[in-house]
Amino acid sequence: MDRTPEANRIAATKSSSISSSPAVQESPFSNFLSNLSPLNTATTASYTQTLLGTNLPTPPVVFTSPHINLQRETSFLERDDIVEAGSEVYKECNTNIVQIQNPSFEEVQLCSPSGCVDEYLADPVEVDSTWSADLRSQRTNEVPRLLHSGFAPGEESNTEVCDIMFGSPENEAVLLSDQAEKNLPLSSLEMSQAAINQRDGKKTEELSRFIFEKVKESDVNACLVSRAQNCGENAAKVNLHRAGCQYDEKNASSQSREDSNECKQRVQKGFVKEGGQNERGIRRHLQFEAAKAYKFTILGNSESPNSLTHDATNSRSPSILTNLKSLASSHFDNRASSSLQDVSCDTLQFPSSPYESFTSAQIGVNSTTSAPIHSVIGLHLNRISRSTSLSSDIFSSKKSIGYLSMPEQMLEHGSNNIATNSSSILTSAVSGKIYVHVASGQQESQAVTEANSFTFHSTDTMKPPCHSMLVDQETAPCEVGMSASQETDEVEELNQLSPKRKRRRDAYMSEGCKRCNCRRSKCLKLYCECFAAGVYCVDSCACVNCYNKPEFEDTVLDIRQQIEARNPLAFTPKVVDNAIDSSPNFTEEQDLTTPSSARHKRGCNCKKSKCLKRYCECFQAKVGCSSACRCEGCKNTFGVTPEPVYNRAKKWEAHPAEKLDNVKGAIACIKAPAFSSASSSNSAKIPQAQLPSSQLQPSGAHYDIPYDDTPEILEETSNPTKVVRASSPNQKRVSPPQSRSRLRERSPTGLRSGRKFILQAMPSFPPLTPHRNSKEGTNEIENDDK
DNA sequence: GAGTTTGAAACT
DNA sequence: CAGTTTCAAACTC
Repeated sequence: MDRTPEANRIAATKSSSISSSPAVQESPFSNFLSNLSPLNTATTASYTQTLLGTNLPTPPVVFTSPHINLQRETSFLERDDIVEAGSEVYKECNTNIVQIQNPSFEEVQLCSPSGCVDEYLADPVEVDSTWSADLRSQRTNEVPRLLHSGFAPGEESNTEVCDIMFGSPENEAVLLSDQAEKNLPLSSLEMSQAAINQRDGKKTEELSRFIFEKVKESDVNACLVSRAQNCGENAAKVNLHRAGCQYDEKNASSQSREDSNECKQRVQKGFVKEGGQNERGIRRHLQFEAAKAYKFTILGNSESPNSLTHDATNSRSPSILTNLKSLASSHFDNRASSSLQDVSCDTLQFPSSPYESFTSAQIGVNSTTSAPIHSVIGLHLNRISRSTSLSSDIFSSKKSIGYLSMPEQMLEHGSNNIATNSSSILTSAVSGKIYVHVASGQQESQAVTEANSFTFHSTDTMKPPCHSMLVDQETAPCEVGMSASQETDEVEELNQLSPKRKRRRDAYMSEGCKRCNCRRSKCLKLYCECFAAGVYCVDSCACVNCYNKPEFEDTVLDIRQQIEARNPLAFTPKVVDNAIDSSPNFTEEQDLTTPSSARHKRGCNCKKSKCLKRYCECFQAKVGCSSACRCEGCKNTFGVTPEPVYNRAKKWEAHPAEKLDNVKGAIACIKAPAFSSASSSNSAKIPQAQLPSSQLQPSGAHYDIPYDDTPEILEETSNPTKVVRASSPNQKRVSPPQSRSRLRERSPTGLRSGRKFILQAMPSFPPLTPHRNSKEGTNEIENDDK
């Protein structure tokens, strides 16, 4: 791998921590490893069989280690066993159940644009316990051999990663043996029992252990995949099999061999930048975010990602791995740090809508309040939310949609109205998981935005993650939800473009995703549109010395972390939908797709363009300038700055006095549930949207409140007096607060506000704000921090 | 396509 | 944290 001095420098910085496998060993994850219970081989075999086909003569060799074997199993366990077993539990402790969903979807990513995995996922079969039993026996015996069978010699990088995480192959063999001796099977049946126990509040250990184990196993799987990527055909086959791609080769199925080969190629090529353009975008995003999720989560805090980070040289370890780790860590944290009892069953109702799902997410957050809250709150929340959302779907329908992990399926279902169609809801959640896998940055943001867009623009058709690139909205390269009218406008605009611009636009359209032309930023700064959007650069980018590539995953994540440390909102979408708020009169039936309902999160600062050119981010996003803008001579045709705009988005562009009222109301509302939640989880249900926007003191001032800091609002609510502060309409932008972590830590209950809050906080993007009006309140908070 | 303008991001 | 510099997109020629 070519590496520039810059990359080497970065890698060197990390290497020290990377080499410290102790860091891993000391982590909750490693602790978990030390207490592994025997694998659920029966289940594994069953699901594997499902994956490979019921007529497979022999158990798949992919089960090279107890940790490695369950890629498929995990998926099914998530969807079926766990869901079933935990369906009851879910109502009480959805957090634990939820997040194990991730591995399976990561897997989907792995192999999948072509849907080879989808195929598999789409048709689960019953477990063959007999075969499974044989497999268990066989596997135990063959592990030492199998451990090596799938890997070509010399595969250093990822092997190292795997070794760090799980020990050398030899060690794995030993571990397997040890586990076999323990003979403490935790079958799905047992898991079910564990779930029941959990439900009954008797025991959480079994379930937690099981879940964590599954996650861990998935990690190993991911690791193997990574190895395969580096080790050539032989290893690739094994891993393809693991990834579900071998499915076609060994068993006559509905999928063609061509597809299988294609899938294989994708696996060998790292799953990235393969497949369709839209898929590419999705994949880029996924990789990116998954890794991030891991880094921010597995370590338990945002400050220590490097402690577990492997050298950039080994960065090819799939983000999947990291993501899975993240999940594992998350679960572990949940288990270790949260008391499921903390979550009121009353609030953990089975989600019947995205909002419900988000509520669950919120609860999940609550349950982990004792755990460190990542500085990148958006990521954290999003990740959890998405997981929760997905799980919610699964719980709500373990049936078909649980397997709608493919973008194609998203498209297929995207046209459904999410507000009323449970299937759509599920799709949305799934999409969020799939496309996102990642949370607070825009990668996550994008992904989440994807889901959210679908959710909030339910009447619109679910589009591929990058479809909205056509919209050419800087803030949402992959945002969806563009209404038909918007599309029409785009077409018209395109027709009016100069040939050059048309070419560029055409390039966008043909490519489906953003491209950049960075020359000096290495695509590791927000200057880079791709980087800022949370996606990797693609081949079609014209950038120079680009590091925003999967092979520099660690570097990218590192930089992202640094940037987010400076500005937690750096990777959040710049444009938010004001319609997605909880204003008193807001209803889901309202039109959520119109540009006028959106606004630029932080506002523009145009001086010469008069907000009439694409220099202006508001204009570019086709949103009106708001009080958050500090533009001069604004002539934004989508809205005008200082004066309050009483348009259809007037909920946001309210009268200054009203704004202040809204801020206070939001604060009061948030505060109430936040504090009351400690004693009554039901209070969390209080939708902020319903907060009266009337309780406030008027003042002729505008309130420039960054919108997506919902968590902060909660955290700051303890001191309402600080929150509200008048400011001039065009006051200078306020940088994100520097004390977020501190604040966050301060108010563990803050995240327990109502469902609505969750809904908006979860996405690290737009919807982070409790409600449209609360944005202002948030901003005030930030100002106050300053 | 080269050069200029612009404003966000980054830096000091 | 205000001022400056850097950067890349947008724009003009």
